[in-house]
Amino acid sequence: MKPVTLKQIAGQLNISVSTVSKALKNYPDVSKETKLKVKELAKVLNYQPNAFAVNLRRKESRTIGLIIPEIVHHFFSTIIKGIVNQAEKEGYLVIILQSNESYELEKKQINLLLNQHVDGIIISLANNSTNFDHLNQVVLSKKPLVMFDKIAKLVNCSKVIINDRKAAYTATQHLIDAGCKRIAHFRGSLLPLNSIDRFLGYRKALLDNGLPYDPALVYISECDDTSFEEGKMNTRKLLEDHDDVDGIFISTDLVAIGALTECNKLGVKVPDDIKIIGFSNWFMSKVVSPALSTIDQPGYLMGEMAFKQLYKEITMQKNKESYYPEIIELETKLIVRESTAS
Amino acid sequence: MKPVTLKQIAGQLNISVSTVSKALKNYPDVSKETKLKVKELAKVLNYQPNAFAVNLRRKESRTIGLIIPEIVHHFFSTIIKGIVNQAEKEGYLVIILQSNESYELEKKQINLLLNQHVDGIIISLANNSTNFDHLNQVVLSKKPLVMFDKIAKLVNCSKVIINDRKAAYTATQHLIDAGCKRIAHFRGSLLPLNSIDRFLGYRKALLDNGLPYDPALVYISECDDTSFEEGKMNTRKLLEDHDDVDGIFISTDLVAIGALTECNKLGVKVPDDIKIIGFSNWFMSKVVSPALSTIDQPGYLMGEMAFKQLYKEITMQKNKESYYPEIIELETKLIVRESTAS
DNA sequence: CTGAAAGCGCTTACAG
DNA sequence: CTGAAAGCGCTTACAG
Repeated sequence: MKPVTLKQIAGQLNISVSTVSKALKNYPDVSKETKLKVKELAKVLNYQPNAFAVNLRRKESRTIGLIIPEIVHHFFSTIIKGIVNQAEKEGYLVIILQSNESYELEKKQINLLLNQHVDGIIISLANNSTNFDHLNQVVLSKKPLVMFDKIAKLVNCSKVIINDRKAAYTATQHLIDAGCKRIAHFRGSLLPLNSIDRFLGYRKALLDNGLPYDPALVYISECDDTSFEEGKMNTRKLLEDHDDVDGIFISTDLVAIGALTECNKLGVKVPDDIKIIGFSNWFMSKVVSPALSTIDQPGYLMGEMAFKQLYKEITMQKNKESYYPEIIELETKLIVRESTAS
Repeated sequence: MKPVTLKQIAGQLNISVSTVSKALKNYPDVSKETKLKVKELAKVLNYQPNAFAVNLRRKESRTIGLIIPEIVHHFFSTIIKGIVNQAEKEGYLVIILQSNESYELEKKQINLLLNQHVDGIIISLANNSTNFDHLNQVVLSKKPLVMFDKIAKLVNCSKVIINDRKAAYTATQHLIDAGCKRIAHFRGSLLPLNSIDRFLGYRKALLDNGLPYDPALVYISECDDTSFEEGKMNTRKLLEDHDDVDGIFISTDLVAIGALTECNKLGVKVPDDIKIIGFSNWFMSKVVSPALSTIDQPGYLMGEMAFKQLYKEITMQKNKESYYPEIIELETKLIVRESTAS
């Protein structure tokens, strides 16, 4: 019942623990005979090295930590999948933690991971994280750190991102090309960098096309979680206050689907009366009616790349090579569906 | 830069490592003075106990393993969230692994978790797992194990489930009450217990209501992942082969939404020509059009309960109390929306 | 009240 | 080719 140890194997074979250890790891200075005996018995007893002890010796855990604002979220779950799959390929395990968009929790979780001695940390920031001491502390302690999607420019670590500004520009330009003249924007939370960048892309597209930028058409979400309900509410307000609007660029698909649903309910025709484009390409977007145009954000790939970068840094660190943070920018793609047909 | 150890604290204060250790843990046999000094210095140096060493000594890791068939899945991600949140409350960390519906992978992952010495394992089975030796091995080694949703009756461990048969009966009865006379069933994969149970509930409802059971109306999925595309394909086949069908009970919302989409495309009116009910209450179901009737399956609660049960068993085990596996059955709820309106 | 000692299970530099 | 020894960082029973 008790797990088998090297000591037991050594005892049964009447040899030393060190020899058993070396035999199992194919050290060249152990006789073939001994190796054979040891390996056979290890198999019979189903010997599994005690990870705690190995970790303590090697000072590595082959475990990484992942902090995500919200697990139940199509984009994030795709990323989790990418990270977990890629990690498994290299024999790494992933501890997952959810910050719930809370800075306090995020900070606590970083500390938790740090004293669990994970070999590295991957994180996407909570919306209200504006102090980054906890992350700088990770960088300072030379523990590899990779941020993705919701990043902080001021933290000196590798980042896997998309070009939010450019993607938002493309989305807005698409609305303009489809004939929209007065375009609103639901930007989600105020703080996160990608909300800001998407907003800037939207505004730039308007100006580049000679359309006026009207701040009254930009809706900021009050609560921290950008939700379906918010999309419905904002749409109702928008339609009341600005009945001349003919297009909306919404920075999350979920909110965009809320908007669609509200339009359907109020009898406002999408795309005839108003065109809507979302952001992220959640699975849902192609099954709603009318199907939602959006910007595809490569979640799985983002997860894969985040782990690959982290792994590279962990390995270089172990070999005492020096490395510099890298910014990895992934391509997005405009997905045209019914909601912006002209 | 190097993590601070007890030894360093002891060195600086000129006292022994044991005293430092005891002081930090408030052992009653250490003087107030010493405690104060030690704690102060520990704080200044930002001392964090080395988890490896603590684990090795205590033979516990305060970490559990979670194996899930597929991460990108609304129901499962809700469960992950429930488990992770509940675990955090008790100071436990969760290692997440995805079996990808593969028995081979699942087996490997169990072994991985076992020699990581997690304190317990929570698992939902891969569809093609029919051999349960790897799980029985966990039970035999007295490592707490909890299964949820996709379980194996033959494994002697605690389980958190819903009553699939009853829920399927309710769904089918609802179609009958809405006037359906000839009801098809998309049952998903052949093997998993919940597919079987849902099928049995469907059949029983028909028979109890004096409707004939026609095996030709039951569609089994060929591939292992029950998908949107499958819903579309099956629906096309069904409409060609059986144009008298007026209701479908589909064992997953995702497939049901595929069916809805295909009906919309083919001009078949839901709910007028044909009524559709799904299973699981994915978020998507309320935003498609027509909104999908379904059975609500309490994912978050299921995750919470799974962890709570595991935690109970871990604790009892530690205290050398004996415990017996429990079956925890959670309530489901019929959600009536437009797709079955009469 | 304090500390020396043993030990958790492993790895590895060193001696023989 | 083999093994004794030291050590990773901690905890705890025991002696003083």
